[in-house]
Amino acid sequence: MSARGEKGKPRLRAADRVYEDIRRCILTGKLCPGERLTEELLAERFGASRTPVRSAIVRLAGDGFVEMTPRSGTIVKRRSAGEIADIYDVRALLESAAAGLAARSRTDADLDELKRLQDEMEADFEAADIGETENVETLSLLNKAFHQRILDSSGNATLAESASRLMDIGFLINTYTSFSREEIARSVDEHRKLIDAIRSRDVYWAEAVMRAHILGARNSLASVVEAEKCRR
Amino acid sequence: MSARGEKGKPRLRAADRVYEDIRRCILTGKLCPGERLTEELLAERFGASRTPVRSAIVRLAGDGFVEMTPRSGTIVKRRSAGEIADIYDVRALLESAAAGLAARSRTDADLDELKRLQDEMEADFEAADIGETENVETLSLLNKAFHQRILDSSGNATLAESASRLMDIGFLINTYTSFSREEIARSVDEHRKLIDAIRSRDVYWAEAVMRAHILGARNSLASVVEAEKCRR
DNA sequence: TTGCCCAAAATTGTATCCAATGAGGTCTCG
DNA sequence: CGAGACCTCATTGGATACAATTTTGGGCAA
Repeated sequence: MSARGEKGKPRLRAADRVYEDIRRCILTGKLCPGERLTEELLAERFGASRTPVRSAIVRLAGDGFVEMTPRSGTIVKRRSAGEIADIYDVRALLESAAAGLAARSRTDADLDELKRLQDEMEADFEAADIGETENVETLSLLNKAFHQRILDSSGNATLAESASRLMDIGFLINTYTSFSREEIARSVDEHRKLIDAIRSRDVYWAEAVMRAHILGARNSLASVVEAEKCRR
Repeated sequence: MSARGEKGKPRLRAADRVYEDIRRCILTGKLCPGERLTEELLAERFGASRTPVRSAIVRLAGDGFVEMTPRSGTIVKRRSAGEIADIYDVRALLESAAAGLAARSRTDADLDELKRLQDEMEADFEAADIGETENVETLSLLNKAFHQRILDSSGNATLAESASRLMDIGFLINTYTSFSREEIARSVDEHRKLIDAIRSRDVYWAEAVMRAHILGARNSLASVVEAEKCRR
């Protein structure tokens, strides 16, 4: 048996590196929606040939991060405010179900991990200066890890993957910079309620809290997007 | 503006052809779960070089049809009975929501198209000899088109795409050969109920019927899978 | 016989080369 | 001065050559 995604240093493929790099650039806003991705440029930028870059682009297109039009080129996918709202609606549907399942079948380890992530988030939030991109990024990552852990605790891998995919698309990290400290505080508080519900195995409460959490985020984001419109 | 998936004969790419071909082979059972896909073999089989084949494989991996392990190879993804049940659970969640939305906001054109598909299905079902793979395939395709149309009528493209992805994975066409004439009749009947609900704009009825329809299919399929176990 | 090790063959991953096509600029004509 | 056609060029798509790694088969020893 060989290494399969473990940390056993299986010498990462260039295609994987490039995939991660481009993805990161999109998530952090270094590549903006509508911006064109030329294979040769990316190849040069990331120190690889066009072959792994192409592979990465195909994967990113499958993930919904970019849009390939057959013989024309690839751009970072634009998303309207409506589309983003739709994504959050589906997330609410999937993640509230997952929260309910997690409340039903969680283990102690699940709960401990959620608490750990929550503590870390709170610590970072207290210390953080919102507006510093660094902090925003770690906060965003912790938030994603928290949600992901609940998904994984649901015991339905398909549910987890479907929701995770949407989470990735919606989580443009730089978006977070536009959230007020107040909104983030509310989010952190809702996470605490979520942990309560899951600890006490209250299925319907967990579902309700998660739904409210995500739909609340949707509305905050909607106003942010509306305010920013499309810059650059 | 250029052609993008329209019928304008934009000279399909080899990568797309190969993608469709492999996908079809998996769906129809010509490629079995666990079977290894070697690039050179596929290239020879479909009359292309390894480049478009690789591209197709990467896409298929993103879709969840195959599993690539980094320097080892690619196999058609195996799915346990539990995983298939999970997929159907998520489908029930997403598609019942979609059916509700469709009931709320359907147009007359949506309804006509659903009726048309339903008529075609019924005609095919009456005439068909279940067991003939040809008929099973067209029936399966019509079924998929029916569900897809409801998803599209929901007005939430993300919801439609998420559910569609799962539908594709679950719809191994050859699976249908194992369904009894009785079970298919039930399915057709449920479709009619669904049309009724959507026509009368009864949101909750549409949701309930869709949920029952999909969970019923899940249970039928579960017993089939259990019976077959893994052959070959 | 069983287990291990090494070598060769098969297969994946990457780079580069060539062909084809769409995009953009320019020139001409109205 | 503007619009349209044509031409050039940048970029994508595909093929092939090469490198690296994994698998597999055989041989050897316990």
